[in-house]
Amino acid sequence: MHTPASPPTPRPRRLLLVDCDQFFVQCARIADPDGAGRQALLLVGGSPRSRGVVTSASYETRAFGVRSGMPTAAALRLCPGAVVAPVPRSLCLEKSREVRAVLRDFSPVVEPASIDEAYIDMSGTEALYAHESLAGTARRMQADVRARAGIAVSIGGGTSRILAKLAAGRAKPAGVLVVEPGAEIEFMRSVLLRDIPGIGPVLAEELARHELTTAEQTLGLDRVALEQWLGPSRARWLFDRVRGIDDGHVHSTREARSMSREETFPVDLTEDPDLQTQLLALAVRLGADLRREGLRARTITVKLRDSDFRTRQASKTVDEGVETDRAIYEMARSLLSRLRQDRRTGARLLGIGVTKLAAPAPTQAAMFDEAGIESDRDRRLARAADVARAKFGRDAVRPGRLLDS
DNA sequence: TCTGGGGTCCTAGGACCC
DNA sequence: TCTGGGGTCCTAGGACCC
Repeated sequence: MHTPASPPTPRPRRLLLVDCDQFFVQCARIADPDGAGRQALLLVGGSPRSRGVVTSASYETRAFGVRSGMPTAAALRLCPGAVVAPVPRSLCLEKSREVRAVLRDFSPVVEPASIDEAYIDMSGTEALYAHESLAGTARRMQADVRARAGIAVSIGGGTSRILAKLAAGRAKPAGVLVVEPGAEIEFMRSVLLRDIPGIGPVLAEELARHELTTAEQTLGLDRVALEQWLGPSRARWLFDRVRGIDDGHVHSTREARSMSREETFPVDLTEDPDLQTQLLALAVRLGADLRREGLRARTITVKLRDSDFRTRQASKTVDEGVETDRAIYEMARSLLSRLRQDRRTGARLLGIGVTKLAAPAPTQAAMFDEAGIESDRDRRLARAADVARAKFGRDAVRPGRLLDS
């Protein structure tokens, strides 16, 4: 113990990103084997009538230039033979859970990044897998997911999240690609800036104005030049990313920061009473989901998208979190009327969101009963209604009376 | 072409407090 | 009378991701 403490030599992390191939397309085919299951040219998402967009396009339709996020009407123009299937929501959630369950059998550190992808930290599992290569483990994982969940996935691996992510993209479809420790820079030389997570159309355009479109070009620049163009914080960020470096942490427990429900109307709404009716329906959905998670929210946000696609929002924070449809609706209604007073045009979308979420402290229940926006009695009524709906169906308890209050 | 729904994170100004 | 600096919170907007 007389030797000076040497800094711990960090072993390179071993991270995987498991990404389901054309996830919603796979789910739609499982949900309807005789219909969507037989269609090669398949689009999953909203219909053109409801101003829908493509949530996921089968590989066969992508050859026509179809991409997810594209208006369904536009996709059908590119690929007139395609069939449109709805998103089978509950099956997608079920499949997502099944995939994750398989992954947790390989490592306890699994972080869902979205419904169809998850990061897995395999650091420290070398001995457990008898020094099998990371790519070898990934291939067994892929086969297990296919066998147990019936879902085809691609898997990328590397010493950081960004490398795992980029490698997974390159492994598609149904492949495995691991960037070995030491090979990071070589791999990044082949990456377009546009493809780096966190670089979207706006930043890509700004970088292109400085003649930067590839990671390789960016690798040749020192920090100072980058800082002059981007400012210190974005420069440091990009300097690391083009080298395949990020903080590399995989968090298996992350709490939700926000929850929202929104709806785009088939036809723009212009009348305030119609908007209030829609607002109430959204408050009821959001309230039920909030209570199911055992959460209360301190901030309510109303989002309005006008006919010209301009999006506006208004929010309000209160001291005590709320959870009832009634409190959410009443706060939302006053926010909506503010937005409507500012600008009164047709509305194509209305939404309610909540943030500053927390589980209620068990002791402070009745303290603010009289003063608060939501009483204990309100909460008991809301929960009783939840129970009735669970037992007798969605329409067992109608929210109509809230409108008269 | 005519633009969904669910999220995360960041920035910037102003209020307010010390 | 004129003038501080720092910290935290709220609000609005926007970029980005799947």
